[in-house]
Amino acid sequence: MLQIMTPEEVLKKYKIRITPFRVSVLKAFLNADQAISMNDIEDYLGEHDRVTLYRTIKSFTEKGVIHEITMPGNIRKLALGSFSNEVHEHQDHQHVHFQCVSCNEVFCIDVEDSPQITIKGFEIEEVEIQAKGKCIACIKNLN
Amino acid sequence: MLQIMTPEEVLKKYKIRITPFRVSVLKAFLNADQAISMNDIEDYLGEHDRVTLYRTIKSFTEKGVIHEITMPGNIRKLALGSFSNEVHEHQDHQHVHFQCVSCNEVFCIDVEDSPQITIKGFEIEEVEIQAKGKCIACIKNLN
DNA sequence: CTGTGTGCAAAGGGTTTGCAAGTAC
DNA sequence: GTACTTGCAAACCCTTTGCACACAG
Repeated sequence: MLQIMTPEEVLKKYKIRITPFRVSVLKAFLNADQAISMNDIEDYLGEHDRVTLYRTIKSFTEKGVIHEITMPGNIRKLALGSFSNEVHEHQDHQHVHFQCVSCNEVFCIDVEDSPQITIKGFEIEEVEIQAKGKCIACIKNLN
Repeated sequence: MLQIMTPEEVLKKYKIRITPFRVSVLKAFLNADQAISMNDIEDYLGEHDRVTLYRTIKSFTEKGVIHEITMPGNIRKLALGSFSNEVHEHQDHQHVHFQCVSCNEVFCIDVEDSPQITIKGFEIEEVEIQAKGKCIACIKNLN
């Protein structure tokens, strides 16, 4: 749903001032169909001021435009959508971060009707699943 | 099982040379019953050389004495045990990293007989679960 | 004795802060 | 016009590298 919106519409939706810099950063996210890294954004932007980028990412994260993904191995990625909005109290949906071991891309996948996870003695409020394996594209290419 | 071993025994088990520095670092882990941060270790050590600590952590991680945990919000923790050894191919066990929203401690929990997770089109090889909620101690204290 | 570990100095890289000028609304 | 945003310089902090000395086995 976010994918078919323009950068300006997204910024308006989240009540963030529309500036050329923010539009460019948002385009980097809208152009990608998977999570992207800080480096990906910097490559996409070309010549730019890093400080402004850090502040932009911070405000996007705070406003819920994007969310941060940390995968094992200190891998930090960013993706459209607010993590906390997508995770529901009763775990009826689950937010999965899937990293392809072949192309290394990270995908955000919402899994419905997924099994509940319980741990004795602990009250679980939020669950995030990190999975590794092969993505659709790589499975096809390897065959 | 690691918890009742001495630092020296652990180092011997993993074929790592026993030095006073490594013994101290290992004590920091053996004293804690949850994952600890780099800062926790530094506080525990008192006056020390950071470079040596970084190298010690690196070698502990490579040898499987400890494993690294990255939680959302750029939180990096370390805990005893090798992650890859504990995750099994068929997801019969699952390694859960649980962060308490009250005390912020991170616990490593092995959940047995946990439900399998499947995603259409993706081949899942490894699963790690990050959960947030309240830990046993904090549930008791809040009542 | 030999290979490994340690500690110091210095470099490297990512991220944050302060501030003046520019811009959205 | 006002408050927010940007861009530059500089500071900060974590982490790595290089090297000489010390030490475990």
